[in-house]
Amino acid sequence: MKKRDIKILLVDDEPDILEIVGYNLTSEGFKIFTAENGVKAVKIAKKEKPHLIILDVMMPEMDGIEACEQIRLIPELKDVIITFLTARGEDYSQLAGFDAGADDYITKPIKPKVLVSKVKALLRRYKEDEIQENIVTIGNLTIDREAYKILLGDKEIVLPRKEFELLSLLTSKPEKVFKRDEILDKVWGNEVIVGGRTIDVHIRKLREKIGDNSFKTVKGVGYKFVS
Amino acid sequence: MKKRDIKILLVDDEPDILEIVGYNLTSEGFKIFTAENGVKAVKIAKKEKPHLIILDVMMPEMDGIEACEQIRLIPELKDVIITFLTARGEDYSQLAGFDAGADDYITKPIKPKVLVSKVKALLRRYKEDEIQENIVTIGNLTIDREAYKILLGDKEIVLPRKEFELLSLLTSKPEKVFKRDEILDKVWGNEVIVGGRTIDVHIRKLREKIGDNSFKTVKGVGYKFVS
DNA sequence: GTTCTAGGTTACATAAATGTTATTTGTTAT
DNA sequence: ATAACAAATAACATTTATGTAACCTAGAAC
Repeated sequence: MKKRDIKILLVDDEPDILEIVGYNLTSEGFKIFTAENGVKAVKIAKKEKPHLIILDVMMPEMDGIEACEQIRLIPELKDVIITFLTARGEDYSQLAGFDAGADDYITKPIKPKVLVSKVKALLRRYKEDEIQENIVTIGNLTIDREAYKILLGDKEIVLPRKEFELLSLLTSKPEKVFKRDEILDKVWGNEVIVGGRTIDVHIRKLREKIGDNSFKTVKGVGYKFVS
Repeated sequence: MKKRDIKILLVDDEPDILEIVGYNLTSEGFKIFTAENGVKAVKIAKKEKPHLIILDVMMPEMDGIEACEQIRLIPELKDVIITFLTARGEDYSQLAGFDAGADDYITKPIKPKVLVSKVKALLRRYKEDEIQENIVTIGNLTIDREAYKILLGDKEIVLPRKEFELLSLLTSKPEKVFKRDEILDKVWGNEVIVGGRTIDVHIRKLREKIGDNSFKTVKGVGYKFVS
């Protein structure tokens, strides 16, 4: 999953916090939603189904703990990661929070860098829970996404990152034609604008290394991998 | 470890609880065993060696606390995670329970979502602990995590803490590429922000001491250990 | 056939990532 | 307080990946 597809719901009654945290996470490429209180948070969570919710404990209307409990009751959101924002030393809330189904805590005052790396760590854990096929074999080609290694027959091939990702994408669904747009989106990410010949050049390099006939051009559309 | 390989033993004298909790955990993909009393629980635990045991405190025949004590006496089960089911507010049992060797509590009435996420959290801890195989050997390299000692061939090498932890992480899954983020998170902890060259420098020192070709750089991704 | 278009190819410039060393700062034991 | 070691950083070197320009080719459309 691409970063920009990851939705984070940020809930705090202080606009300052929303802004600064929101800014930091947005510039990391995450999609951010905000709410000023628990009631709105539950509403937005239900609608947007975020992957991660950052909840301030102390809020008017409905506090973070109650919001957390309500969110956990929504079936589609039972797997969402919820982390609280809490003032350092509020021990009471930690206990109550874990009962309510929180996964982690972030203590105020917030240091943006710490926050960002914590968010990343939480999302990594989430990713690990997804069952991912880490090793794929097609014909005599084996792709080990975890070791970033390619085996062609019994020969190991080392590919630079973009080439690896491109190959990885194409082989994720052999025979499927990937449109140029789709390739750009998944390998480069939409925000990155690259020239019109970039994909071709990378395909070329893969053809050199893996074999010419594994990559078929579908003119006017895109490329596909065939075994 | 795959989810469906994780065994959970559920012990309660109320069939309703067994059913509802069992249903929720099964649909999460866990393998569930049930018992209606402490005696049977000990028997099944001995036989199946579950990873997690959820024990009702109040039961006929043998109560949860006694069952817990007995289970802790079985050598193969000394590391199993045990969590009690207890009515909210039964303070007495909490104390007695921790004495008996419980890891956590779940309070009745049970909210399925809370239970499931708590179970996941407990198993996550378990998973993390499981990585701690205390003595690992890869090729001619032996790592004793408990003694913080390394043997390269028959020569003992003493490594400073960070270097040791980094080596320890990389060797915990040879061939796997550890991303920089992941390394920072696991070796430094995500609260600590260190400069961009820190990892490299430590890798460098390891290369000096352990051997250059054991540590492979995967540009744009991270590092991996190969034997 | 000519033109047009999408894609192929190559060599090269540049940006990004990593490597390296010296130096500073922090920690611990004596 | 000092020595001895550990850890982090800064500054710079080196390596590699990546994107681009410029040109080429094949085939479709006219």
